[in-house]
Amino acid sequence: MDRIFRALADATRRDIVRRTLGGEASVSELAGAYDMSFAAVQKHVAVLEGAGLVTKHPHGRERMVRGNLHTIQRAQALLERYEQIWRSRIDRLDELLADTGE
Amino acid sequence: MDRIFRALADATRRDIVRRTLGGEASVSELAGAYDMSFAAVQKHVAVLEGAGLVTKHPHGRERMVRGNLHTIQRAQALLERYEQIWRSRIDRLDELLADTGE
DNA sequence: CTAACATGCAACCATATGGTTGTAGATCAC
DNA sequence: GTGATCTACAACCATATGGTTGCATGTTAG
Repeated sequence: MDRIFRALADATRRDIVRRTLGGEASVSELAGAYDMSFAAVQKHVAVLEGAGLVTKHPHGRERMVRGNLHTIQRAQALLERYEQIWRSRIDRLDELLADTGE
Repeated sequence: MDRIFRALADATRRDIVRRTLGGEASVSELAGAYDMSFAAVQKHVAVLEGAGLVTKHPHGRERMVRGNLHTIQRAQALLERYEQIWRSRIDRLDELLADTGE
């Protein structure tokens, strides 16, 4: 989970995720989209791959990068648990107020 | 957004968020819960505060830490947009298949 | 008032991160 | 086959991060 959030904590990487969720792209296509070296973009893709946010699929001499929805959903599930914790606290407070009121 | 995800990319900080969403806690209460120095926990709280994931509220000599649901929801909204992008890609693919089928 | 406690902050250290350049292996185009 | 292209990977550098200790300040308790 550390790696997922860490990978998402960079605007370039989030943009790569966005692009590759919308449709797969080769590493060099991605590299062309940002104002940094090919190797830098490649490293970003590697970080995303390590976090499971994208997968790479060889196609000839290119590696097509695909966003992986499942990992996004894992992060979402965690945040939803947090929201649930918050709501249950409110419920407890409501209960407490109800008890006081009786 | 960088800071939000970066702050969440650490197990100790996620645990602090979880605890303080369930009910506020002082910095020293939090520090007692982890096997590291007070200053280290204090830094984690500062990172979370900088990301807007928690707020601090003076109460006597203590500072009570509260999880901030709103920031969690901002992160959720981003992930949901990603999910939406993915779904719209699938829709486009479906459309394409439908066209081919006709 | 004084001692103990809660916090903040600075200095320091080791390691991780994000970028660079350069080199080398595959694969495609001609 | 040869050159161009796509990718991978290593070495290197500056800065950020996560931890430590030590010290200063504010607040409560007795």
